[in-house]
Amino acid sequence: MNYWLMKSEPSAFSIDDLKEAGTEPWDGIRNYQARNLMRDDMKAGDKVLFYHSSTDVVGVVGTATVSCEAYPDHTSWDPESNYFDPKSSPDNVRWVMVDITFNSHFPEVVTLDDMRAIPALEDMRVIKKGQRLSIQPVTAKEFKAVESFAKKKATG
DNA sequence: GCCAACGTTGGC
DNA sequence: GCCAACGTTGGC
Repeated sequence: MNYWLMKSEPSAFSIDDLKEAGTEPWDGIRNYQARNLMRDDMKAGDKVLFYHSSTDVVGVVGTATVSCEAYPDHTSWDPESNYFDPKSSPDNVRWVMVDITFNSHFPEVVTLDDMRAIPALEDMRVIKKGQRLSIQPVTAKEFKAVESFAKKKATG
């Protein structure tokens, strides 16, 4: 099983939105590195740290599960979509997406500053400067460290 | 709103 | 295939 961190701007799609939806297609990824990770390495059952970016308190707000393998992102050939890419078509699929299923909403955000202070997370990409990739692989150890920190923070 | 990082585009 | 210009991301 693999582990991931996936970024979302809560003004566009938040952990609460995911909780309400239950399962949601992760559409609109238009970066080749992120696409390749989804296409080649993501499998149903993989675990996801759900990260809020570009907001007051940035950090991991909960967890989710990858609920199916990558499949074509149809928004890429929809001219009405914000994610339209004229170079993509049903016959020549350029972009893919996976489905994400809600798993947990942390009582308190594990903030970027929190993560910087956790020794087990010192190699995590997200705490490094200029790391903009919206889908990042994380290790099992890192995933568990974030989860257990969230639990510790909630209980005081 | 600033700006560093960095991916993409396009001229050559 | 190089590389400057440009656009986007995202923390601050």
